Amino acid sequence: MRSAPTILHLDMDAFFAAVEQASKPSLRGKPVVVGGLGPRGVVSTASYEARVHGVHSAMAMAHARRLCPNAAYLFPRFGIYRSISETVMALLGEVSPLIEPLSLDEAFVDLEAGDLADDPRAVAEGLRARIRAITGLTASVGLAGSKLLAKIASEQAKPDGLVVVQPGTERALLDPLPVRTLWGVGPATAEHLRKAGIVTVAEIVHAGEAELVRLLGKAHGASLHAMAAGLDNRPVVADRDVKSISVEDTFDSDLHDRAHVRYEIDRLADRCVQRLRGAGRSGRTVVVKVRRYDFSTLTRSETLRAPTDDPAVVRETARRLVEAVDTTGGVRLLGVGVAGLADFTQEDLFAQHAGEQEPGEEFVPELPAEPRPQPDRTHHWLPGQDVTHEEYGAGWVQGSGVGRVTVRFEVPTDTVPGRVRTFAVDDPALAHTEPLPLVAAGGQSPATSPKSRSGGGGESEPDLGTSMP
DNA sequence: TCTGGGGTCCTAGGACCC
DNA sequence: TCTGGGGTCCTAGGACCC
Repeated sequence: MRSAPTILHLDMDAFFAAVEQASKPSLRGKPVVVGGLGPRGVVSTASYEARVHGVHSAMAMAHARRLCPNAAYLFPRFGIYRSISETVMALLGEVSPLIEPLSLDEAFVDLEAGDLADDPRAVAEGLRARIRAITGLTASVGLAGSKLLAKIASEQAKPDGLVVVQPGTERALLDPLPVRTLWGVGPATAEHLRKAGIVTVAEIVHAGEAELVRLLGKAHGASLHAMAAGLDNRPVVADRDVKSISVEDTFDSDLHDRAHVRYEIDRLADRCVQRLRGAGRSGRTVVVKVRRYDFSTLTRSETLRAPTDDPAVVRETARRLVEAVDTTGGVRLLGVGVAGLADFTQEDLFAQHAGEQEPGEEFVPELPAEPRPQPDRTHHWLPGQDVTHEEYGAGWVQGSGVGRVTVRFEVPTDTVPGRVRTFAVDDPALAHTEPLPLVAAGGQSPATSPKSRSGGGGESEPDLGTSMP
């Protein structure tokens, strides 16, 4: 716990939804919900206008539609979120070299690692202004002497605010808060504590460490008591090492056929290996995840003698693991992951093996004879997608169905909503395109690069909109 | 028309080794 | 003939976070 509020936590306000509103003038001031659009989708982010109706993250999309039927329901455009995130993280990097991203829209910054720690409030206001000018989006910031308090402060600052926790005021801030506010207290722990008569942070402190350990176990109990007491010396850590890489899919309807399960496992294994190789890593433990029709979820893992990034090895291991799982009744979700990551890649160890695929060679999973996987026709035009029309220019898909697709023609820099037109889904004049920058270039950096070509080089300057049509 | 996808960390039991 | 004790690895599950 520091004596000065030099740990900064920044959180973009309703990030995905805010990006959509910035991209689509007709949605500004309107309820927007970003999330999975299939029958089993959940909400990723709801705009503040949608939250008024009770819509929130992690809620079933179907539930959200009932609560707020007039919202725009959009699929997530991770490419543009990632690219704006890189811009924001680069702005944080101008303030201090020590930044710890927690997700696309959130990060800690240790101001003491930079040379601007004298006036944290001014730094924070400067950052918020810079982010708004360059991305067109608002961020909330918390400043405190610890990670815990900085994060609580940014939460209290939302939306579009700044809260500084002055030294000496920590107890007054923490005491009345519900235990759920603390990092690491979810529904299960909160219920556990409630049964013991502990509802607020003050009551955790009062109960004492021994009681917390008795209730929650050694590690969890001790750390929770320390947090509640305001004792948090966790450092800001840049460049955390990735420990596992995994992919998973929830199916629109349960899988019943073993051949179909195998087919999906093969595809997942290949996607997983692609990501593994993209990161320049290999892994020793292959993990398969199965969620059954009744939502019961299990994992099976196998640790190999040496790390691999060979798709054939991961596929075969994953197949073997899933083979041993009882899937009668149906499979809702399948996942394939790799853990125990090492730094080398395929070429180093395995390329010499006979009968092996060349790295990068296309693998085509074997189709099960019956039933075939569903073709993805309904997903050709997804609500929110960027499109361009030969005559009308740039726009986005508002909806599609019964052979028609509805497009609103507007771009981020418009100040009034654009016009809507409807086309046949196979209209040759209509094509997918890349997102446009959120903020007018005007000789300055736009909100974001229209294409994230750099593929993860977070240190680069924002692209100057060179791919604008 | 309940319940995504990508992660992290912790616990606990058994195997195995010294 | 009454089976210690500790350390590490592996596996499975669960809680939690965004």
